[in-house]
Amino acid sequence: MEDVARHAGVSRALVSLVMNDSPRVSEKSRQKVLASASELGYRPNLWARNLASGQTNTIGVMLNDLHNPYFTELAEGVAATAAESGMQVLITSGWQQDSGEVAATETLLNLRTDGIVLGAARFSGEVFEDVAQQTPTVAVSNFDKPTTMDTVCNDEARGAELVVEHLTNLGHTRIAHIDAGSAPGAPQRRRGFTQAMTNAGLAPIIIEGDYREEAGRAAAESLMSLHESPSAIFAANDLAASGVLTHLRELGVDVPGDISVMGYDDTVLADLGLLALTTVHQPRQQFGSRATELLLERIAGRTAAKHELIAPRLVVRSTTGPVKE
Amino acid sequence: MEDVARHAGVSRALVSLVMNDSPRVSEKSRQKVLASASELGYRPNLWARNLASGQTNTIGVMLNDLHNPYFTELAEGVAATAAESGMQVLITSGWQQDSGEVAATETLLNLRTDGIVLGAARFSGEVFEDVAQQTPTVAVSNFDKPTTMDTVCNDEARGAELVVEHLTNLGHTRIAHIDAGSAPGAPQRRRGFTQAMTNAGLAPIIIEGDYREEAGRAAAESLMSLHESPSAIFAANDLAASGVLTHLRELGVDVPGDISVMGYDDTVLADLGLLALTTVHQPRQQFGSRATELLLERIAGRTAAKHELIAPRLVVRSTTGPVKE
DNA sequence: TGCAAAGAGTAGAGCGCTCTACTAGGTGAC
DNA sequence: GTCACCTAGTAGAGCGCTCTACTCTTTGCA
Repeated sequence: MEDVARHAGVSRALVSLVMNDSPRVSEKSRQKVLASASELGYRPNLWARNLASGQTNTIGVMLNDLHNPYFTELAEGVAATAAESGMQVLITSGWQQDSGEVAATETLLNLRTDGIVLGAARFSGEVFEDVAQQTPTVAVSNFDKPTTMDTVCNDEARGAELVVEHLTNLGHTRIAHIDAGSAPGAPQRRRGFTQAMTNAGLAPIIIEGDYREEAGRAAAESLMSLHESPSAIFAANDLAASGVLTHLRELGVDVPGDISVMGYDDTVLADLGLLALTTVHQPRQQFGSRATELLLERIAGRTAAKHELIAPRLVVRSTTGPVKE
Repeated sequence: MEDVARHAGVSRALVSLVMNDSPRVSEKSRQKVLASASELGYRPNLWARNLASGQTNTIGVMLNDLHNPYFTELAEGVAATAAESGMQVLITSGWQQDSGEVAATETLLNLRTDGIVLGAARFSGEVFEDVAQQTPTVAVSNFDKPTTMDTVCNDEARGAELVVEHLTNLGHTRIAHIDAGSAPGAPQRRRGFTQAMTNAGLAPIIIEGDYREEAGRAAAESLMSLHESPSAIFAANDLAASGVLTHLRELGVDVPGDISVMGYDDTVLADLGLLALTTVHQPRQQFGSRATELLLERIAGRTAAKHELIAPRLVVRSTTGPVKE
């Protein structure tokens, strides 16, 4: 910077002003400085700039798992909205481990980003409460306990309701749900399902499983060997639904002629020609952009916590149909 | 930091030493400082630390697209290897746009990370040469032109060779390849295929397409309406292969009884029960970890460029079989 | 013509840390 | 007892920038 100033024959302060697009510089000296800067290959050192200015213009995003499209689309939403406000986005990942999540969040904290969007798998511990104490924080996740940080999450109950509505409209009454235990989002999905079924005057059938394909396959196997097998299966997620479809296919059961199958999440799998899965779409990007909006409000000074539910949407493809007579 | 020093009754310098695990502090004062630090909720400011020390202990990773598992697994490999050397990883993404890639790289450069791993889609421009001039840089990508930065990339030619070997061993001679034009990796794949076919004394059949499912479907349609349709199809990637399978399924063609299908990449799709695609696995994590090793060497002072090819691996599932008599 | 206000630029302190050079107090060998 | 040497700790400059407060022109208007 010193060099640029000298080369352009101005003060360091003026270089700083130019670099920050201040309106207080004349066009002439702006050009002069810019010319010198590019000639010398100068680029402002962000560390120094942020240190001096006390703010970083950066939002940190901590994601549990980069493999999971849920998280990456979330990040995409954050990036899009952040860009509108001229903010940078820095991503760290916990690589699927709880300890990794904490370490990744720690890094963000040390970096003093203006705010943090938390895309964590679980929020069981109190770790993240601490984080929220130290910097503006928004979590995108399902919470069971109240928290002081802002939260954005999918309305799982509504999602399960959409499933039940769709299926009952097609005449189904014996509807089974493959449950993913205590995995993120699963308890809410199960509760929503049970509630919606009960409201419709139907008996919920629930079978244990998880979010993997193999679990879907196993669950389908148990379900089909039942005395009275269900006419529709609502899998824990798309991947589990894929397992269900695989098993039914092997059995020679026609989908959706004999039995209807629904997934959840609307991942890339669901849209595959061979699956063409009816599922529930989670507006993941919207989670990210809404979270960022909330974060920006926090950064601007809001202190009261906000909690928002985002409504999911039904996506009908080819695995659901009228109940077989 | 000031506060911690005062609270512990020592100098700021000592606090700094403690925070950096210097051996030059006595156990007693280490404890004292640590106690004060945690009592006051002190955490070192990374920006200041990096500014003062002139190094960041951080590797920047620029990824073209976070949705693509190729890139995220790459990042995972980087993170794992970086962690072994006690380095942090910061990720930025170009969100699938060329301009985004440049901006994201720019951010990393301004951040003065110790080195940069480039997971860019294309390296057509000279932009990245500039980057390599300014900081240690390793690119994970297929290059057509020589470059001064280190590179790690998949041995696409070998991959295509694996495909041809596998198929010819099964007796196939009429093998078609769906080509993805100038998309990343595609030209190398096509060349490798043509070469391997020629070496085997066979005539390569090539049909235009791209990396999307729809392209695979369309290509399969053309291929099947050919006077003499191929007995095996080598799709541009797994997604295109899925399109092929979908079309063949609709046609009632048996796979692999009537025709064999191969994908490329070994993404999560390939392992799905309904696809069970024979494909070529790219060791994406290994790309990342090898790239990081090269980067570490560069940071340590190596100046001569290294270019490495990583060998892919055949993964046989259920879409390939002996040629039909 | 005189004076306030606006415009363009500068000096220099300070952001929170690290790092070099230094000091003070032991320790041990001769 | 003296000197060299080690250990534990400190002072203070400096990293590359921003930002406040200030100066010096120029302009506008009564």
